[in-house]
Amino acid sequence: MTPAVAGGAPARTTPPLNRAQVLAAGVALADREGLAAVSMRHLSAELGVVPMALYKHVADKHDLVAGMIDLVVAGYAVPPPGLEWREGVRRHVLAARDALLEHPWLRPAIEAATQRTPAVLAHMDTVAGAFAAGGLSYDLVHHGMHALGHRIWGFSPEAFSNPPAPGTLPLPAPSAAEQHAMMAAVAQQYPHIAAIAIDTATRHPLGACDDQFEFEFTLDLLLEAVARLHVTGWSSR
Amino acid sequence: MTPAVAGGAPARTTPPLNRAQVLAAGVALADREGLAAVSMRHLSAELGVVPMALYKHVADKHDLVAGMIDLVVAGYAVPPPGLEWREGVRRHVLAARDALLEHPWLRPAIEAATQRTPAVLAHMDTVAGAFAAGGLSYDLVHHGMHALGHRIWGFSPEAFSNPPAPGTLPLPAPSAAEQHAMMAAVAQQYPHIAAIAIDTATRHPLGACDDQFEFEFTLDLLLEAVARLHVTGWSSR
DNA sequence: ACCTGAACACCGTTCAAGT
DNA sequence: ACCTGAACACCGTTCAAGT
Repeated sequence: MTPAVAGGAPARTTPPLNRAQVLAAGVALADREGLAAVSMRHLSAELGVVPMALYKHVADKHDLVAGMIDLVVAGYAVPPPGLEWREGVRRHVLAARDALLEHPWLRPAIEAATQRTPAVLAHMDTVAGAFAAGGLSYDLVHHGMHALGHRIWGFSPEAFSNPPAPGTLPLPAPSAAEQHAMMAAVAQQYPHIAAIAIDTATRHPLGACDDQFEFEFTLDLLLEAVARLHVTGWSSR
Repeated sequence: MTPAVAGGAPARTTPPLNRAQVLAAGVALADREGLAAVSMRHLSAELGVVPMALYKHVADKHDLVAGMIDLVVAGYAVPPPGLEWREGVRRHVLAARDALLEHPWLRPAIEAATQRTPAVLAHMDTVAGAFAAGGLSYDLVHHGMHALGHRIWGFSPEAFSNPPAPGTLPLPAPSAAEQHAMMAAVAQQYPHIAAIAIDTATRHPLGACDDQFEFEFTLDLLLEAVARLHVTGWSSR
């Protein structure tokens, strides 16, 4: 076995790793052998390096998977601007679906993740913007996103209220000043998410997003739509 | 530390374990500490037994989790008979949701499982029956179930076509005789699933359930329903 | 700055043995 | 029939050390 560099570099035979390489290798490995095969040890072997070397580029296993998710989600295809709102939303959702079909591990990975990553939030904001482009109220945008639900992945409405798994320590509540700074930063980066949050807070001053309401809203929307097809004698093909 | 039995049973201090006890302990442990805490070693310690003892009652880890899923799904509340079909479906879905809220590990467990278990199939059949009670065509029942999608858990339409994870060996295709026997057994136990399968096979002789069609069917159903709310000036609260 | 080696506390599962 | 003990091939992550 000769080192990868042919010329004769003296001490360091291979260039040092970086985060992007580690994440890309993780994505490639997951594509090839599934998410379960992405262990620190297996991935490091793939990169010709000892397991602990990865910890220079990745905080821990969760950070590795979060980075892999973001790498893919940031690459979602973006439809051309100026589409009618329904077509715009449609294209965004189908673009996300394309990525999910290409990377079957992505959906379980996003579902298992406890924190939403920046690219995931950005996609959420983009889809909310596509709704808002049609002049829908942010109230309806909010519920519309909940209705699409897991169809938009990366973005999933559960981002708003994800019950922590048992055995997880609750994060310390941010102070008022921290909350203010956070809101300002979110409003800057994710204007549509901020608009929904403000609209929701105005409507329901107690703050909480009522999951039960969202669930029944979508359920009834779907049942009514199916019933409508039933009475019109709809048939596939 | 004295044995649990007080009276003075001579050799065997505790009654032998059985499958139901193991599964119930697994459910209790998952409820208390999350699915990740349910390891063969941890669960066996909980039962005061060596890890290998569990393998007398459970084939392996997958069988343990499948048994835990079935235990909960078989306990879904059943709405009273004779309801209008939409209300019937609604109650079944909300009963499943109640169980999911009570056992937060259930959804990830069902999602991660590769095989549908008997109780999950039975629930599916029950919901299909609730649709069919309204006189809907099995074509529409099929698409309606796909539209409800993950809202009915245990039951999820992906049961029809679950892409195997990479690295999983494909099961050998059943012979024609085996297929015939399987269909007969299914038709016996799950009449509504069988009716949908027959209807689908009649419509699409090539057999496959077109996931892309299902996805877009639901997507468009939802977008149209939201658009309808938009034009009527719908507002929450 | 980046990588290594040995170690720790975990996994699921096998096999042969005990009672 | 049911449970045990030792072993194997894995995990993620720590710490102190190398270059």
